[in-house]
Amino acid sequence: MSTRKQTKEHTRRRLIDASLGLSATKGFTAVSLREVAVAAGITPAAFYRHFRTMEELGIAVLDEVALSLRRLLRETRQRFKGKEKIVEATVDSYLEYVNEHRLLLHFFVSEWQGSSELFRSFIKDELELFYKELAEDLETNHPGMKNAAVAAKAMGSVVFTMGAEALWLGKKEQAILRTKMIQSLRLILLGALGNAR
Amino acid sequence: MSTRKQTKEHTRRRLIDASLGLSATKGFTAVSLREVAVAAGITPAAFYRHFRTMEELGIAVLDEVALSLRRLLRETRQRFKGKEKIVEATVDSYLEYVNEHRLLLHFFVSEWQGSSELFRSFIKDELELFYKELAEDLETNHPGMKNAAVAAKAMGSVVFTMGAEALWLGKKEQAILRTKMIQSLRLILLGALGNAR
DNA sequence: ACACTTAGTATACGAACGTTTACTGAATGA
DNA sequence: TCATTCAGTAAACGTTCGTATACTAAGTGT
Repeated sequence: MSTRKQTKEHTRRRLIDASLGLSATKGFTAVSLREVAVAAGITPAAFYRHFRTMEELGIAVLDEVALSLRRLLRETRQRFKGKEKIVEATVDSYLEYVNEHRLLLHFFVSEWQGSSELFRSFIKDELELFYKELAEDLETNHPGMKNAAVAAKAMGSVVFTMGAEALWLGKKEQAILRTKMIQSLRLILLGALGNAR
Repeated sequence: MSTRKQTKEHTRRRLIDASLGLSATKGFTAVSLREVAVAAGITPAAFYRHFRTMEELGIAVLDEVALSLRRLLRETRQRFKGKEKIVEATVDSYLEYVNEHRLLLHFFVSEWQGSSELFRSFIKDELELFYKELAEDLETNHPGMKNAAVAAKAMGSVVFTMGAEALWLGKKEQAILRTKMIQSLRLILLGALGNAR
């Protein structure tokens, strides 16, 4: 029975969760090693059994974000498999994500242009993956589409910025935003289909 | 000769500039009152002659940003007055802004989803003003256009996210990004004009 | 069974933090 | 001219910070 590894992972989890919770109110950069340790229920010195620096902890958090974002992508693609309602599916998936993984998304967008170069490049890569897969879906759903990559990047930008907005809205306001997102994406889609239609 | 007010304003300026410079590397939240005071060439205690808190200083910085952004808007509108090259004008103005007011824009985007509720709402308001004026320009340049507001918001999102990207690129890479921005905006414009054309 | 590994504790350190207090000296204005 | 105003200084305070050291006690592998 390997209780040792299990408890270590438990503590690691608590550290990650604690830093997510703390950075939601004051921003990750302002979270101290000591407070995240105490919030996780361990001594400051014990922090070093898990991470060498706070930035290393931040990377662990971003790994969580990446994991959940990949899951989101996969679910979204399943959701509109053949249904050709790619726009609604993307928006709804993303809004669900906003509500179910609020802290993760908040961390993601708040560190998008934050202090750490490491964080920024990590997030940039993740965003580009998002754009790329979106472009592939556009191409398969609308074969012969020109500008799929451009359209995907534009759509991705809209989803990203409005998704961040949604973080701070109640359910009713989110519904309004949902409509705006769908309209925006449809506009882009229409433009990308262009005179090919 | 009111030397008193002048020197006070000089110090105030140095405080603002110092906080801009420091927050560029470590993020505003991580900048301490003491270091910004020392960087501005005054004693920590003298800081309180100008601002009650660091957040108040942050608001002063955001006022600077707002001012320069308004100027950007005005210049952009003049630039395409009647020329109907609204897309190129917007992109070029924005990219010039990126290079000439790098620190200001960095502060703007890094606090977009940052720690302070006050900062966030300030930035949100500024963005919405940007979207609104963009929508007005779209309507006057393309009379009878449906969805001008939606298109403006989509275009604004693209400019915002890609403009933030541009912060970290060299001149050559910026030129490539410029093309992508223009293509994206054209796509949206095309979609907004829709079958009205 | 027993030596070894290791997650976590207790404690202490010097440094940096925000803030307060009493002050100084030059600009101000009647 | 002379009392007043006030931007900035100097020093000190109690906290909190990151980090190092020596330790403990429980899980592990042979």
